[in-house]
Amino acid sequence: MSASKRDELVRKALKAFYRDGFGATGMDKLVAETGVSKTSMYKHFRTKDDLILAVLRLRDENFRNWLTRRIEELAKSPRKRLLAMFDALDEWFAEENYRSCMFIKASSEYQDPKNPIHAASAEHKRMLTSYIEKIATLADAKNPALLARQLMLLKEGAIVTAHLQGRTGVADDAKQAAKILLDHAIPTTQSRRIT
Amino acid sequence: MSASKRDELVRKALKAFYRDGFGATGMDKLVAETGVSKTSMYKHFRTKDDLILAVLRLRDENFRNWLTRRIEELAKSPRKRLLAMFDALDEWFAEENYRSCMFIKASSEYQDPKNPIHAASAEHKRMLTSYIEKIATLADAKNPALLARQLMLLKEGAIVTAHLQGRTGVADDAKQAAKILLDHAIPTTQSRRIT
DNA sequence: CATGAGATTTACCGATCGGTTCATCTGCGT
DNA sequence: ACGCAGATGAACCGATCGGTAAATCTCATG
Repeated sequence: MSASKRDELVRKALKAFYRDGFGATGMDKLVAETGVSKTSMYKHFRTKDDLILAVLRLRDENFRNWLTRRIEELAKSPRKRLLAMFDALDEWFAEENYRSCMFIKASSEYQDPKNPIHAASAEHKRMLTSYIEKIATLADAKNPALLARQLMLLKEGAIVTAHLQGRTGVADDAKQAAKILLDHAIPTTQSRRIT
Repeated sequence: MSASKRDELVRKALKAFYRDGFGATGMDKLVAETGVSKTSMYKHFRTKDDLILAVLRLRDENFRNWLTRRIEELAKSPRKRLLAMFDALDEWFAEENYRSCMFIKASSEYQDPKNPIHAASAEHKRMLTSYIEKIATLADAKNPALLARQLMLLKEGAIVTAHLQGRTGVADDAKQAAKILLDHAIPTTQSRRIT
């Protein structure tokens, strides 16, 4: 019970933090929103930062599970999967309450790289990059690590642009760019030849 | 005097906000850091948000001036200038106190698109994109608007990644990707032919 | 039913938040 | 020297911040 209660608190805190930001969401608001008392909250989490770290762990798990699942549903070949990432992003951006990436926002509010919250955010990005690199390797990219980093640049750029400009089609801009990068990074199999 | 005093306040506030973030920098800290009294501060700026907007206006001016100047110093042809943007970014990322993009951070803390702070940040990005599009047009890109948006995606991605991962070489990853995009978007003149 | 351990509630802590009130100080025209 | 306006300083406002102490409730076991 205690564990699942904790999980429920983390889930609700995730919602609130994602919606309103970390600094702007006080413990009192969290307590009011979860129904639990402040003392109970502080029995589960020693400090607010501890709660935030737990939230980021859940977000990391949720997001990476979702993205990998969606990528693998949308396409089968490694090459197509690299592109499918941007279709998945497009679905995410279209969500009613899309509010950018929780880890980018966390690193904006906790800027010191030594801060555990910042470090956890960096680790999330590292794990995602490593996943993309694995696919890039399967796709026979000449330099899978470089390709993965570049696709990630497009992804991060699309994430902040979709939030800042609100414009639709951001993911598609990124996807078209990714296609061009792929054609160059992968000794082409069936990909259309240039000019 | 009054105007330059105001400017000095904005300059010092910019430093503090960039270093510590908007929410984490209270008016008391600002007052202590600028030496001015709280009453004077609130005579120049009706609210904290007004001060932040003034800071963002200054930042927009400073940053766009710096970037365009640096781009035009580093390269002469439009095509090379599009690439030179990433060399300029590299210089920025290497600065000791580099802490990501002020506008991305502002939009992280003020998420509502209707919020003037968020809107001002979006406007900054729009103006930068328009500047890049102008160069892309001069470079005879087939679709200058699309190319500009894609280069901006690489730029935004590089900005957040440089802050989050701290890794060096981020700007170069982006530049290499940009080169490939350029080769595709511009009916090649002297650019190396593919394979 | 008594009791003791754990969880929960209530009330509170000092610090800081954005912002204001009002008394004092400064400098300038007369 | 005087009076006055505008700038300044300090003290203060209620609200909220993250976090805690102590009283109260819950409930399984003897």
